[in-house]
Amino acid sequence: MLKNNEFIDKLRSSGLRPTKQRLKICEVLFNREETFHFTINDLANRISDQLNDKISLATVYNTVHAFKDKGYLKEISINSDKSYFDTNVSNHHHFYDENSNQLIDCKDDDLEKVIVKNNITGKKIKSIEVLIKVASDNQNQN
Amino acid sequence: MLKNNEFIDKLRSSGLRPTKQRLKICEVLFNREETFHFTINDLANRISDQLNDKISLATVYNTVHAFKDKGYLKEISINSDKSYFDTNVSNHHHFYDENSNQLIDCKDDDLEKVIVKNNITGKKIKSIEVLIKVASDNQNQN
DNA sequence: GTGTGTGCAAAAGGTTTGCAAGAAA
DNA sequence: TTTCTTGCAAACCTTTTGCACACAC
Repeated sequence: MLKNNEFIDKLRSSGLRPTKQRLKICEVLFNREETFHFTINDLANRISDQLNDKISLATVYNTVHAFKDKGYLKEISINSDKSYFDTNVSNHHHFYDENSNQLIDCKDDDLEKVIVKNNITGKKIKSIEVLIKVASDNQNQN
Repeated sequence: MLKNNEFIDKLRSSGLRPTKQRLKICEVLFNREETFHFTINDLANRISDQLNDKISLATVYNTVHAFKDKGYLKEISINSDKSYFDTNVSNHHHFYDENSNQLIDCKDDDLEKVIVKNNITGKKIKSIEVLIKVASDNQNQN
């Protein structure tokens, strides 16, 4: 559990002013044990629910993008409906439960290391993302 | 190169009426040697450019989704900006060139088979999608 | 003729932007 | 006081929807 001061330092050291709104968002995002997967909307709702306070959607967008740019959040592509973000910025992959629309982090030993044998000439690999879509046994394939 | 009659049969056999619009879209999508990756917008533009004819956006959306449901197209998640579709419906993965925003099919031997060692209990794996993001050597990491 | 498909425009979502007012440095 | 940040509303873009007209069967 990080304290307010640590967030302030973290923000300052990345050149972001520690405003009331950013600290609230830090609290919701980073004051937790496990990885948190969320959409901007989830986050905005959580803020108004949990903290009885509202932060303008635009500010939430700004902040989430700022945090992503600084490497505190990772964006995950699942479908084009909306953007998902992940507080776990380490290199890892995901399960996506199509029934509950939930994202679940793969643990290291859930997946054998992905090996690219031939890359595109003249290009460098920036990231490798694996998404394993799962659904209940009794669902029909889509 | 498929002929119009083949498209008509294909459509009919999937319960889709072979309308003028759907045949045009078939022509643009399936009358080619290599895989075609596109967004709905790309497709609509191509139709109005190449065929000097316009098909309502709503119809393009309807048709692409119908084709996807019938298994003639595959949808690919890259980012949440827009939906990408792929005329290659076989099981395969992708490179995504961040400089040119281009999708490139992985060939079978580009990537070692992805092996899931532990799946979520009670769930069945529906698909495994790998996206390898690449960029020019001299780009800064993002 | 009946049922589908098309086209248009309007609406709906998520996201971005412009700008004036407010807070941090 | 200067610069960055916020909040609101409007704008934007992709996608969906409603409905009258047209086409396939």
